[in-house]
Amino acid sequence: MIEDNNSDSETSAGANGAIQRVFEALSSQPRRKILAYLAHSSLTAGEIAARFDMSKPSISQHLSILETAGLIAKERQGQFIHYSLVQNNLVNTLNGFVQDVCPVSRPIKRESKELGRGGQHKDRT
Amino acid sequence: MIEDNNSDSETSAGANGAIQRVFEALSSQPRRKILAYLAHSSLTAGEIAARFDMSKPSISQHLSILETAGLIAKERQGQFIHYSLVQNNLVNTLNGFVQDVCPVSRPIKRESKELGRGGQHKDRT
DNA sequence: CGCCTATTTAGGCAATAAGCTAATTATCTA
DNA sequence: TAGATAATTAGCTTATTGCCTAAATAGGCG
Repeated sequence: MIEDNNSDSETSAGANGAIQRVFEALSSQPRRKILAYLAHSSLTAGEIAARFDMSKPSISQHLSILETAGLIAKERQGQFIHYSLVQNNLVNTLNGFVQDVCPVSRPIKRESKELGRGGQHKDRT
Repeated sequence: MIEDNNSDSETSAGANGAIQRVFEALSSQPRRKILAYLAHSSLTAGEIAARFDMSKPSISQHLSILETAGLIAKERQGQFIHYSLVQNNLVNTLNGFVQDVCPVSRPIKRESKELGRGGQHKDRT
């Protein structure tokens, strides 16, 4: 584990842990996929698990990580637990990070334009 | 427990690997910090290493991961190797992901318009 | 209550990631 | 060419992640 003195570009030490948790949560494809599903509509843990070729406990663990990162929220309804997206956290964090890496000198809007005329991007179109 | 191939939300096999590499690269604080430094100005590997309390080989490894993810680029100048940010990839990928997970809204919304990347998203609530 | 379903917790194992030191490659300079 | 400096590659160790199965917890229902 690194003892990073200088912290991130962000400030408050508290935020660092949060940011770390968010990025770590996003580093897994199953978890990103869960987020994508939840972007659609809220789902129970079981419904989510049913969409993956993975055991329920594993999915439960992923859900836990996403929740700890503040990206999703759960609410019990009877025997079911419904999970839903917490959009602000995701967007705020990612956006905050992008702002950080692309300082004012290069507003994000400008990026879009450049992107529009297709610079070099992977095959993600 | 149903199947499920591995399609991410997007599904162009190539893009998955690229996206995975980007998110994985971003999941490390030292690497995010490197990106933040490079957002400010290009630096040599040594200059970057000097900003961390970590061995040069370790930094070199981080740089390699960032480069493989397409987030930074290197250029040799004599004995030095200068690293610089490749902004489009970062923004493109993060933005693409946000588009996928979050319906159109939030600050980033502007991007979507300009990007106008044909939607291969699933749905938008 | 007793049983069934939904979900999480516990414990274990294999694969991966992150760090280090030592050695190698590349380039400059005398 | 020899020697110095910049950076990477190799090899190793330790910590973490991700997945699984089995067991436990919580709620619903006859």
